[in-house]
Parts: sequence; C-alpha cells; structure tokens
Amino acid sequence: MAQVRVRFAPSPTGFLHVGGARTALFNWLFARRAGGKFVLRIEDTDRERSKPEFEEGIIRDLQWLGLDWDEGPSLGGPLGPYRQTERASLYRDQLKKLTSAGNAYYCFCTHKELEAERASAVEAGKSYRYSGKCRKLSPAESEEKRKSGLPFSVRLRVAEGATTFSDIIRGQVTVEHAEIDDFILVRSGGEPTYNFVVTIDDALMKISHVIRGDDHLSNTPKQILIYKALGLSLPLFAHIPLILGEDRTPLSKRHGASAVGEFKRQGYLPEALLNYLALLGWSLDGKTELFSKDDLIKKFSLDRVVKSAACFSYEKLQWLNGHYIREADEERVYQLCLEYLWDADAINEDFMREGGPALKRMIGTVKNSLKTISDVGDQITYFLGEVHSYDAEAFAKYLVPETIPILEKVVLVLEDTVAFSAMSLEEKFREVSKETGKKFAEFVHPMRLAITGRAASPNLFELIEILGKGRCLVRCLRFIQMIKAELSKGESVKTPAPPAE
RNA sequence: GACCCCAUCGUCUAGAGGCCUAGGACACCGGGUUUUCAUCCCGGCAACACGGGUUCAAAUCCCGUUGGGGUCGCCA
Repeated sequence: MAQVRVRFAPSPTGFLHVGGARTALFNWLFARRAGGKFVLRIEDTDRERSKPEFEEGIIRDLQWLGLDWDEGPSLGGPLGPYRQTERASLYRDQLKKLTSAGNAYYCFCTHKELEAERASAVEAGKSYRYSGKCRKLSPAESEEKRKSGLPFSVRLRVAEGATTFSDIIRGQVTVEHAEIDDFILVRSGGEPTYNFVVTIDDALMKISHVIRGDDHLSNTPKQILIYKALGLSLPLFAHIPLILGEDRTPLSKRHGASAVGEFKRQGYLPEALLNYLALLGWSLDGKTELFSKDDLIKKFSLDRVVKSAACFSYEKLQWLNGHYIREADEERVYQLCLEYLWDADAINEDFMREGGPALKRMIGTVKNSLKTISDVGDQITYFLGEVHSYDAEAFAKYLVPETIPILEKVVLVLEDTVAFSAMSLEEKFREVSKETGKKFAEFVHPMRLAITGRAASPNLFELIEILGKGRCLVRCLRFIQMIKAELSKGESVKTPAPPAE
C-alpha cells in the first residue's frame, strides 16, 4: 500500500479556529497512526487577506497543541514549496496541460457581463451558473482576443454527466454536472483559484487522504473533475462534520472562545483541548472519555468518525480541563498560574518579594478546584491582597454576639501557638473544642470568614499556615471589631428616633 | 431558491434487525466523605424528530415530511 500522506492546509487569513484545529488533529492522528507523513501547507492565494502574522499564529497554536508536521514551510520537504504563493510555476505548468488539451478555455467575459447574467438568474429564481458563452469561441477567435490584450480568465470545460465518489465518512456522493458550471481556474489577473491550486497541490504532494471539513464536500466534485482532466490519480476523501455552537449555528466568537489562542489565554491546557476536540465527532467505544495523545494515536480511526455536526460544549471542555489540571504536576500548574497572574497584573515584583515563596503553596491548595488556570485569580484573592469584603450570607449568620468570644478564643490560640503548622493548629483547635464543649466547626467557620472573607476555602489550617500568624491575627481582630461595631449599630436601630411628623 | 449532507437524553456519543424495559460522559438534582468548598464515591432525571412501508421482529433497512448544516464567488 502506498504511503499515507495527509495535509492540513490553513489559509493565513485569521486565527486557528477550533474547527481547523480538529481537522489538523484528525489528519495528524491519521498520519501518526499509519506511520505516514503529516504535511502543513499554507494556502495564501488570497493575497488581500493573507498576513504573515496569521501564518505565524497558526503555527504557534499548532505547536502549542503538540501537532507536529513532517513537511511544511520553513521546515521544507521533498515536495515543496509549501506555501501556495511560492508554487506559481507549478500551477502554470498544469494549466498549460489543460489548455493545450482543450480541457480549459479562455473566458473574456467581464465582471459586468457576469454580474448581469447572475442578476437575471436570480430574478428568474434560478441558481446562477455561467452561461458558457466563451466556451463556444473558436480557437482562432479566442487567440485573436487574447492577442488584442483583452483580460481573460481560464475556465474548466465541464462535460455532461455526473461525478460520483466514495467518501470515507459519508459514503457515496453523486453530483450531476448540470449543477456545476465551467468554473474559473485562473483569475483574469493571472492568479489561480482555490479549487485549482488545492487539486494540483494535493496531487503533486502525493496526498493519499484528503481529510477536511464538511464545507468542502460540495467542492469535491469540482476538484475531481480537475484531477481527471489532468489525468492525475485521485486521493481518498474524508469529510468530517462541522462544529457548531450551542444553538446549532456555526461556532463563532459570539458563542465564546473559538480560536485556539483564546483557549490558551483563558487557561486551558493543550491536552484538555486536544482530548475534547478528539471527542467531538469521534469516539472509541462510547464509554472512554479520557485520552492522552498516545492513546489517541493508538486508537484513532476514521471509520469511527460520526457524520453529523457536533455542538461545542464549553462545559465538557471545562470538566476535562479541570481533570487535566488536577492531574498535572504542581510545578507546571504553578508556572502557568504565575504567568497568568502576572499578565493579569494581579501580582508584581513587590508582591513576589514578599509573598512569592508562599504563592506556590497557595496555588497548590486550590489546584484541584481550578477549571481553568484563569480561575486562580478569583480563588486566592485573600492571599493576593487584604480582605475587603465578606460573603454576605455568612456574614449575616455570624453577626451575632456569640461570635465574639469564639473569635477572641481563636485569637488567643493563634497568639499562643509557636509551631505554626497546619497540623498542629488543627490539633490545637480540636483540643480547644473539646475543652470548651463547642463543636470544632463552630470555630472553623467564623475563623474562615474572618481570614478569607469567604464561606468556603481550601483546608483552613493550611491557609493559616501559609498566610502566617501576623496576617491571620490582624484579620481576626479586625473582624471582631467589625462585628462589635455592626452589633452596636443594630442596637441604635432598635430604638429609633420617633418619626418626624 | 437549487443541489449536497445530516437527524438517539439539554450537549457529546454507544448502538451496524432480535443482546435495547436504549449504554456511557458532561450538565443538572439527591445522598455519602470532608472544618466548608473542590475532589472522590453512590443514586436519580432525561432521547431513538414525525409519517408511511419492508420484516415474525426496526433506533437500526427503504420512501416521504419536517428540522438543521453546507455549497452555489475571478474567497479559501
């Protein structure tokens, strides 16, 4: 069997979208699985919209996902170049073959004429197809017009009949040629069009399997027509379903993040996104959800790709991301959080001098509650700065005189403790609760509120250890003052001044 | 509009005629563990779009309807 060669062919006119990333992933997996080659080709024939920075961005995102390619721009390879704008001579050669064999012809219709044709077709309620006016030109007429300097495009001469192909995922697809007009191969400016170049590139790069988005299904017959006109052998096609938003419309910014770079910025791990993308449209057995890259390489196959479009679920991605964050080692999560907090201006050099060493431990305590790295900021505010506000519900609950002696006791215990470690602190408070006949929780909850401002936190004693005696005492003392002040305010409210008449 | 493609819980999916009173996962709701939260464990809710066939038997095959998506560019 011939070597498996697949390609991912993005156009550098924007960022790498998750749909594109999944297409790249499926191609990559297929190649790795088969021991074949994965080719990266840049489709930059749209000179207007193509930008080098988009190409760089796409490459960076692919690398971030860990999808490496065997041949591509800058890397090179035996069948390059791998940027379409650098392949002009190849297209010219193939075009010559088509025109000399009479499979393509010159078209001198102007935009205006075509626009008129299109307009009348629309008016008649029919779908537009090129009339084939210039197809009837004799070789002599055509030559004469060309010599006279008239601008011309080149069109494929599409014969009558139908094209049927067998898609690996869809099965047999048939399109009548009546549905296809003599489409343009080369624009009047001399630039080849997408359908033309993609076909030549795939053929010349010896691509064995074209795995791409469903949106190209309708283009496939056109491309097959070109392969045939050129006498090239056909690759196998596999059209994977599109990714939609939660409302079943095409996924876009409107739905939330849709570019790979955005997911990265929001604190998703590449292995989580990759795992999720693999599950969108593919499954192993309907039961296994967690896949490492190596698992995927071992298990992936195109015949388990579904036919129907899938809705992107941010919730499920988050679940996977949380799973991989929990699984990741602490150092890595710390580094990612650090980077995030720094970029978000939540920490600076001053902070790092003071609180830097404890930050790592702090992040360790919240690690298994993070769904994304960007959650970290919210979860450790009481560590990053002072406590300015308190959970309203909890505050109301502890806004009672009974809280005061409890916290005063807490202060005493904290002041008293020499070995300021989570373990000994907890032991101490267990003892105190026994001595005082109060429940352990009766100390813990108000203490947590005073120290973190929250009703929920990671292991409180660990936090106390990390925050240090001084800060905890200050916060408890201040909380006591606040309770007292609020309570006395309450009293004066109880005896309101007589209403003014 | 024409053509092409698709159709199982809210979402991702398993299911290739009897194994299906339709399985798993996310989300959601209960319960347990925990100082609270998160994690973890246990349980629950919830679907074969509709209508016709074919068959002893259909989520699975055929036809139609409806719904969704794609394409119809001198964009890719």
